[in-house]
Amino acid sequence: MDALIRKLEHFTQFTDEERQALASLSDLPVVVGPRQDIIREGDNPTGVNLIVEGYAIRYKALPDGRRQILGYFVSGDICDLRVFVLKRMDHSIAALTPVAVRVISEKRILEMTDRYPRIMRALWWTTLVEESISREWLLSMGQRTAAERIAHLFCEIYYRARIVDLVEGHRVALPLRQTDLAEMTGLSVVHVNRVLQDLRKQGLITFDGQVLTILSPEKLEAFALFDPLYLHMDEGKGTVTRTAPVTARAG
Amino acid sequence: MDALIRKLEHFTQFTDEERQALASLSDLPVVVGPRQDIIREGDNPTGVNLIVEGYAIRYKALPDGRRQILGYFVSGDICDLRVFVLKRMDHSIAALTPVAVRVISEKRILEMTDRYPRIMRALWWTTLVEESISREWLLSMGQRTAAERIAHLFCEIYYRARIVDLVEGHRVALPLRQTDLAEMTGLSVVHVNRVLQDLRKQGLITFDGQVLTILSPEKLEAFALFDPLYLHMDEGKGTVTRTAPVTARAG
DNA sequence: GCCCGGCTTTTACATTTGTTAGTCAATACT
DNA sequence: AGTATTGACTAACAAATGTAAAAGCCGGGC
Repeated sequence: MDALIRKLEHFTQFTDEERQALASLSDLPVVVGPRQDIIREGDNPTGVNLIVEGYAIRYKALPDGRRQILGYFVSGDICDLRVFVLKRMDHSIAALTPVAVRVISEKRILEMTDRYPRIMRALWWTTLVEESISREWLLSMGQRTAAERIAHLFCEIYYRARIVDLVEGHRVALPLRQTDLAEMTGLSVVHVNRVLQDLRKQGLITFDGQVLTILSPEKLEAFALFDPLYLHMDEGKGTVTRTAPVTARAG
Repeated sequence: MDALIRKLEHFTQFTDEERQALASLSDLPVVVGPRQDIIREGDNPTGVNLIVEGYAIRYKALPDGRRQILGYFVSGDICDLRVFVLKRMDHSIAALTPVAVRVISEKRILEMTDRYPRIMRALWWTTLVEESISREWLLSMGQRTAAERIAHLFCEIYYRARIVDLVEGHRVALPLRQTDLAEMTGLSVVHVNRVLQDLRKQGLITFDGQVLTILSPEKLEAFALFDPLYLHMDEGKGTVTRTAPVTARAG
């Protein structure tokens, strides 16, 4: 719960009562094994899932098996607030690493948001940020080269993990395989491997399948054309700061 | 206004009063010249834009000029309901063709949605559909080949235009240049040109920069691996039907 | 300590897609 | 009519990325 509150407080300031209300949502977390579906396309889930620990993903597949990861969740992220309006899921959600989730019923959410409009606004904010992220991914897929794309993803992970205190020094726990990165970026595993070696050779990162180390945030961000604006982190109060200034390259 | 109501009624059934309320939103439409920005990244717009006529786009650019179109709007689409929560636009909106828009103030929207919860729900639905579309685009960019991607886009245009009665026979007015298609699909113009020729040669479509003709919806959809589920059109009442059955290809 | 299986890495090669630059037809401008 | 402009199309070539298959690595069970 902590992570959720910490995240929301990047957007707004809660009263103790509100914080209490959020904290009281805690049901027992359920543990989901790695690579297991949490919600599947076509389902009609009755509640939302709050990620307490681990990495979960949103993905979509083509009938012939090609699969694309559309986004990921870290602790403090809520999976599907939208469920209340649309009937059928048009995509799936799965655990990437072992994941602990809390299921929160629709009723519970509605009660809380009715009572605390500020919480409703904050939750709404998180879904809008998520949309913004998915727009940035679209930009990445369409315009960034493979290397820029992966570098950009790493920058994003770094920032998002920082919000919920998952970064130590410049290191983030990131227990992913290269095929996962491939599915996130729309590349082949082989090419992901090439790019990773390249990024390592350039002294930008270190990644061993467990821990991602950003050797030079400034350089990595410049390389990836990364601008954290799309994460909308400084909208409520200005906490997280930019690692390096953006230098526009051309008109 | 007609188009908006027609679209929303794919999701819900309105009372006359509600229809009235929606219709009464009509301010004078403003005409925006082709390729002109309507809202620019960084702006903080005070209202939402309802597209009355023409095609508008949502786009995002990299500092070095590379540009990606993230989605498009046809008549009846509302641009930015989300504006009420996020402060700064993280992307821009522009007219692609000449466009007629109605600006609706935040106040007006709030009054209406307060009074008519069903309208609020319906508007919410449209933004969720938009999100769903952008997820499908992500899938396209990551997994579909250039030809599938363009074919899929054409299918989507065909369906979305049908909802608001913009299709005659199998023909849709689509006054786009090949560079526009390139920016929508993340391809170079040259390659778009190659792919178009290929699709024509296969007898799937006809496109002359003004009118898109789908020669065989079934074949085109099969080729594009198109499944209209993501458009969530049949959720309220089952009006729009599938052109052809989906045949899964593999496990 | 050894074998197995899941990942990563490498290699060689195929394919797709991008680049640059030029032609052509239609249209708009003067 | 003559000229500029714009967008479609071609061509030749370059670069990015994918494919298939094999080799190496490493930790876990036995």
